[in-house]
Amino acid sequence: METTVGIETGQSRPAPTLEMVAALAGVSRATVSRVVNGSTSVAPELAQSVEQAVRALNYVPNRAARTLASRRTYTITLLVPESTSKVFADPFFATVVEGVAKYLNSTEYMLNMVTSSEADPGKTQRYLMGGNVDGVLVVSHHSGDHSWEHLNDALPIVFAGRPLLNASDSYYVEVDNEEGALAAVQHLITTGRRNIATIAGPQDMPPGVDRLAGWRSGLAAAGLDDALVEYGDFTVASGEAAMRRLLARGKPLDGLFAANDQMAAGAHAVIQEHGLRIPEDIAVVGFDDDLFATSVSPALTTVHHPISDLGEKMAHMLVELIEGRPAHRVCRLPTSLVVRESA
Amino acid sequence: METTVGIETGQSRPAPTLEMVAALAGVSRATVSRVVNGSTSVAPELAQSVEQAVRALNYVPNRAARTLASRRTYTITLLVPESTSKVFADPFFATVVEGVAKYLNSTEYMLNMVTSSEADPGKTQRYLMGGNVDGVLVVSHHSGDHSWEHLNDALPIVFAGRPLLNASDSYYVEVDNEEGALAAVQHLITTGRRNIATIAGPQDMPPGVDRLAGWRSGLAAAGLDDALVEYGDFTVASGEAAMRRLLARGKPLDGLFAANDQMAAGAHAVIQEHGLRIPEDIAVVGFDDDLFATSVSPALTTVHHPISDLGEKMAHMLVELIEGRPAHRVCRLPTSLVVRESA
DNA sequence: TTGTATGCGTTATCAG
DNA sequence: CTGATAACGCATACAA
Repeated sequence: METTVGIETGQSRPAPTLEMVAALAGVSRATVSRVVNGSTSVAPELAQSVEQAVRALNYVPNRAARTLASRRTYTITLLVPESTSKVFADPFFATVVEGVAKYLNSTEYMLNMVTSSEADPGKTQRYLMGGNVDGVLVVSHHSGDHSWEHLNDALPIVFAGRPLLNASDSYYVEVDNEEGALAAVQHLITTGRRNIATIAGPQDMPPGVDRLAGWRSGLAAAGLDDALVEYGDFTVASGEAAMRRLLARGKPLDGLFAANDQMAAGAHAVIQEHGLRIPEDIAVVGFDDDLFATSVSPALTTVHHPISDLGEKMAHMLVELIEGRPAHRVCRLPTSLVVRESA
Repeated sequence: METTVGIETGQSRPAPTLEMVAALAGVSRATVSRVVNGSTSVAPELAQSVEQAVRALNYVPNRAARTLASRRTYTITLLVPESTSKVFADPFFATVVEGVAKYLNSTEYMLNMVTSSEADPGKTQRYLMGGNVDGVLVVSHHSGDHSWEHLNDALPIVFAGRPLLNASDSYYVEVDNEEGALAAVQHLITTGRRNIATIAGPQDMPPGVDRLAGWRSGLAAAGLDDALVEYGDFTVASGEAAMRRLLARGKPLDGLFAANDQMAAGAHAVIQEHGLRIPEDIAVVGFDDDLFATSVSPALTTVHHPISDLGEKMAHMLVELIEGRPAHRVCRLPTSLVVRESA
């Protein structure tokens, strides 16, 4: 764009076509197509002149034509359950999108989001099955949405987190919840805690059960008791309630692992409200490393959940699938413990 | 989708085409195309049978083919200056996107975002000029990005907020900053304030100058003095600094209008730090009604900035432009005063 | 390795 | 008002 475009016609000239490039380079359209698509079987000299012509004309392939001819759309859709407004309000979604976009930027694929709760329920169905998309990313964590179910084998799908149904034959990427929880417990043990409780998540959600399992295995490895379990639903309020129940048991308690930061925040408040100090009296470790971790005082020691990486990995897997390359069915992302003041 | 898809071939059958619908309905492809696109000139009976066939086959037009034939992409892009990650972190962008998506859901258009700061600078250029898009929405508020400049008249463009350059021949939608500021000042006056200061925004940004103008006109209408002006750059820190300068003048001051909530929050802190009460000693009104408005105590009385509406309106205008319908060059959205505790 | 010819699913032009 | 038919820009068997 080193030349000014001026005011000329007011109508820009039509975009250069493959044919124009072919003419300029003195080859056939097929050859241009080959070099543009990186086919190896083309003479270096011809390739050169084609590339020159491409630059000279500032040629860029017409997406629609390419799609129509190749039956590939080069677009993948991110299927989310909530309404568009809620998606952007939810930092988890936003961060997943960020990761997806980051990876896709290095490819030819475009991303488009469709929220399945939109007006016409069948519309999403038809759109996805209508050959408008090469693959789909599903981020329907905790939601009754199953618009992807009928996709069956029509399209490659990658899930964010282990899906509740058909986990055994689905492609998905998840954080290593169990390992993360284990690390949290080990930290607690290492720092001298012996009576370690947990506020677990819902047991009908993979993260809920896996994090509880991690807590259990950590305790078992150290020969400690695993009786101090209360359940919450990942909300602050449920964390408060669970903490009250834990305290009400009247058993010794000097360490707490909450299955997510929101519940940890709730527990935080209750602990302090009871005149107990954190971490002196009760050390607490959360999970996720989200906004709640740093908004409480003392700041939460917690297990970092690499959400952006998760998005990146999902996109990567999906593209591999689309392009017919083999891909591992499940990708488990490592976590890391972030030590702050609470433990 | 009332029938189970089963395990059959593993490969779903090809999407139904216009031709198949035509065959089933016993008409020509052209006719099908007409009813699908809502052309009036088609016999009601034929239209009916076509519609039946469409439903029966669950037909959905192939986007690529339609685009190729009609030279229209049904895609609009949202051009943002920041990196993808920052976009999602910024509530303003997120909310604009929400509004845009909301409107677009009622149309056939798809939205795709391109962040101009991506890798190849010319890539965005080529993409936009390459006939891949019907129009663009620019949300480059306060940023040195001008990747849209070379778009010239190639594509319809709608800006978020009055653009600094070429404001006289650009299409844009903005909130009525002056009116909002005026309402803020009037509220202050109505509640008995007489010595009303302002912390204005940067004077090289439209919202900065318009909000200052609104404050001035409110004061003028009431015959009050407009000498108490200090400037900030819309950050909390600048609000604090400006408030200190205001207080240091030693003049009577019982009311403050800050050009945005962040600066108001900064002023808040300084006022209280000086042992002054809000609103008893100094009543303060902000602008934007964002997170900062409710995160300070006492909560901020402020001018609501309808960001989602702004996104909606932008999308609406752009679609009108694309479809060749006349559109007003500028759309000014009304604001509303949200009265909380600070004034 | 290169070119030729055909088809992708729609829209649009033009007769009828 | 309706139906042939020619683009639309590219990929890809197939032939050379």
